[in-house]
Amino acid sequence: MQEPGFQRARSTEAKLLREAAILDAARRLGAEQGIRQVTLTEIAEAVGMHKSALLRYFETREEIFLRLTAEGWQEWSAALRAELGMLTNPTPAAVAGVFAGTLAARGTFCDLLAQAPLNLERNVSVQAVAAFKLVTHTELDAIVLTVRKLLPPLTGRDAVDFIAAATSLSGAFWQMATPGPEIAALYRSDPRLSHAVFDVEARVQRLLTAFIQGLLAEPDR
Amino acid sequence: MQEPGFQRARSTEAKLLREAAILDAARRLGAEQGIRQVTLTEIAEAVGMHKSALLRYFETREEIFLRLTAEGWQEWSAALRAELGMLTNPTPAAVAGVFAGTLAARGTFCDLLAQAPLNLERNVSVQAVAAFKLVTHTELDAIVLTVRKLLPPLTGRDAVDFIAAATSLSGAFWQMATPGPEIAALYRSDPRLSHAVFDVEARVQRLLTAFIQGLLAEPDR
DNA sequence: CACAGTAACACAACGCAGTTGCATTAATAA
DNA sequence: TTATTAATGCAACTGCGTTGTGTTACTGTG
Repeated sequence: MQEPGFQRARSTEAKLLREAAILDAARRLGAEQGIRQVTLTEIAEAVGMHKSALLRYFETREEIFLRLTAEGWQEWSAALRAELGMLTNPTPAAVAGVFAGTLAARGTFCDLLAQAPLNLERNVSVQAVAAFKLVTHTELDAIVLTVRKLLPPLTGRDAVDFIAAATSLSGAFWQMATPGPEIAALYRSDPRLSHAVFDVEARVQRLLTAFIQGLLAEPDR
Repeated sequence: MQEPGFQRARSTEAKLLREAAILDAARRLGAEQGIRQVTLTEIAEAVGMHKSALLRYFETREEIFLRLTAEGWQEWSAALRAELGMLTNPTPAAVAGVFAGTLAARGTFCDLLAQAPLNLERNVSVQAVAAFKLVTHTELDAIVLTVRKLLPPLTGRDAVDFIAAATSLSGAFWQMATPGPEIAALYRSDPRLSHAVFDVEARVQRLLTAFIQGLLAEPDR
């Protein structure tokens, strides 16, 4: 079952590399078929080792996805803040557009976002969840800072709520807008279900724009 | 394994009653431990029959949850429209409050909402999904009508987006705000994670209020 | 009041997940 | 070359959803 060129990971660096390879394989498979459909056996096959060996790198299957989500937050946060920094005219619509655009471009991350609280944080040690939460809260704080610099009237609470809305809506809408082939055919066949297919990015941007404008127009400000 | 007073369901009405009993048991168990944790064996035990017998009433485990979600939409829609109808002064904040309040009072429905697109619509026949979609879209249309009567400036698209935001955010936030006991203890122990616990209803209401106000303030109106 | 037919049900087995204990064996260092 | 050790493979276990296949409770006919 092992490839000819396969080598055991003995040094610390080699183990980190193998860990990364496992995460990469899981991410790739998740992008193809949806995260929840990915099984340990598939990941093992892709990496070229037995599934039981994966559990020497991750305490459980869910921890793999949790780690993937944490990496997703870091990667998205960096790209988001970079794009926000390049805005010459940070209108509410522009800021909302960057959020919607960067999230829509990261389907697997949206998939993970939608699954994280209920599915991935179970069957994992408290330490693993703590490490995960720390990563996400660190990135959250960094994003809050960037947003408040662009739109100074917003409070910290405003920004936190805005980011929570962006991630939650993108996750939920991505789920709705990405049906399997059979369900997609159903949508196409029944005109009453026509508005079940929609452009996630445009819709999230519209919602978030309205949300920022509503916050800015609040009476207690 | 069968209770002494157990009777077989022969007539159509008796079968409908049994079906309802299965759904009730699933809903009750789901409220206790979260929907995804409920197993066929547990439901069977609660109803007093073998798990294989359940699959004569529902084609698969997921269909049970899908039916539960459809019932949830109907029940919530009715209660929501009733409460909206009693509003004497339908301000954005008041309308948003009714949405947030009625959803927050229905934890299991929020749970189901968060799971529906990705988890429950798989492993189910296309017919079952079609029936489900038809129910939800019917209720959606009814709610759109009610909302537009209260806030006439809103377009149909506005109302659809608003309802989608309300259900998505309630589902996602409910997930975040309802951790298991161990994770809850983690939140309490680490001050950096303090804002992981929050009041779903208040936060959703605030978001939705801002969203309506933003829509009403849109320039193209 | 039997009694035969029907179908609602239980039982057991199957397949396939994730997980775990133990045997192998590849890499290292003496 | 060889002893050590730990990364990996193997096979068994558990528990899920699911599926045939009997069994038995009902029903309505003689």
